[in-house]
Amino acid sequence: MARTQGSHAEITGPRMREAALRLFARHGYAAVSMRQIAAEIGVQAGALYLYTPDKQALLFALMRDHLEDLLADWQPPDAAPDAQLESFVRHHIRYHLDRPDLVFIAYMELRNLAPDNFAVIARLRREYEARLEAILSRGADVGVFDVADTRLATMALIAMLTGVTTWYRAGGRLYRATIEARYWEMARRSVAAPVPLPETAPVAKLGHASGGDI
Amino acid sequence: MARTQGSHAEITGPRMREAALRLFARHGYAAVSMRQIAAEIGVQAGALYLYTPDKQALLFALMRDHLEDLLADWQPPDAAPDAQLESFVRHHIRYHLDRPDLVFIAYMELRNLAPDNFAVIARLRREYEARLEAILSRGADVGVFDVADTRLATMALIAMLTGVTTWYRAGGRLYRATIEARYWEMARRSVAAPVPLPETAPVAKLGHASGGDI
DNA sequence: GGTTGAATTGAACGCGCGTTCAGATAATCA
DNA sequence: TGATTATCTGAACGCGCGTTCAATTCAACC
Repeated sequence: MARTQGSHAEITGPRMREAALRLFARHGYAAVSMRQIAAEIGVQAGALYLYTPDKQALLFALMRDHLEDLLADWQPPDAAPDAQLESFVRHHIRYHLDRPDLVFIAYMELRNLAPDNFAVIARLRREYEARLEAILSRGADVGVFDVADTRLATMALIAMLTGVTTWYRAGGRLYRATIEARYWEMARRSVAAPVPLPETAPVAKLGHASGGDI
Repeated sequence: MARTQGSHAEITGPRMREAALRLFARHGYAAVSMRQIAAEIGVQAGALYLYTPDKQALLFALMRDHLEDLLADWQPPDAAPDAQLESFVRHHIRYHLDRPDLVFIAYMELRNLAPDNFAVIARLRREYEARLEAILSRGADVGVFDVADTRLATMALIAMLTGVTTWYRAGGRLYRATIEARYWEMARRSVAAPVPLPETAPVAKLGHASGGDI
């Protein structure tokens, strides 16, 4: 027997990616075989090669698409830095809670990328980080944020926010909206400039780090 | 040829663990073979089995020893909550910068642990988290911290602090002492209660979450 | 209803895996 | 010096890996 009834290319391709995503997230890229992915969708291993040139390309496509989606899904609103930061934080939490498997592999499987693929993914990640850093940098210039080092603060905030995926479970103790609010509160306070005393005008800060290599 | 000149058990055992640690951290547990570890220390694969019953036990021992060290290395000082938090944060950063590979595998390779081993490691991790949560909880009771949810704040802080290992490179732009200070500053502000106005006495807060499952 | 072509099977390729073990070697001790 | 023992080699075991490909099946179209 070969092609089974009702099979279609438009179905097998996406199903392969879904199965690969789930299995990679659960067991890790190196620990998952093409035969396992194939079995998950009721197909022989050879059939997968109609939809991906090889296993590495399958991983790369998942990560690249995820990061491109992430970048396409959010643009800084035309607003003050603190409003921009709130938008960034809330979007980050929401987006990550929606796609735990993608987020997971996107930073767990970096070391399993071939060098060329790694370069592409690393560039996309830096692009995302740069957006947050730009917000912090502008807020520091204006005086609403007080960050001694914008690059460090960027990395600290992203790590804090992304960490939500390590403990969140759907149907757990906290509502997603609550989680979002709590993280925003912590993020805000960690970089907010102390409120100026009523009679004192805010002072613009100068000379903070501008975000070179860390 | 068999046993080569000058070889000793007291040397091969530790060297095996060092090589395994380095290789696991770089390429991942599943992607590293016993033959690679053996080659790294100039020995045949079979010889490794004098020092570990199997590959899984090698990973488990690395993770367990790391976490037990981490727990043994720090006890909360007998001090006010904010001083305890500073001690925790500074120790965490210092400890993690000193052992990047151990830290890395200790939370990247969790899924490659056999169920029994995973249970042990998870318990040790929860023990560590509980120490930070206790500090936050006490600080909230006393009124020096303002955390809406201690468990969430615990996870957020640990994620933020541990993230330092993802970008820190020895000899980089920032001194370790500077990094430590910056992270402490952000951590402190993210949970600190707003300074009370001079004429107002601090109000003890009640009813915050006490740290059940999240 | 026959032809075409996309979709899939199933077997095969060479290879490296974790682990075992009999045998070889070198240090140690009597 | 000779016997003993800790240490290691080298070969082997069965197995599953990623990938290829001729053969086969089925849907679609003429």
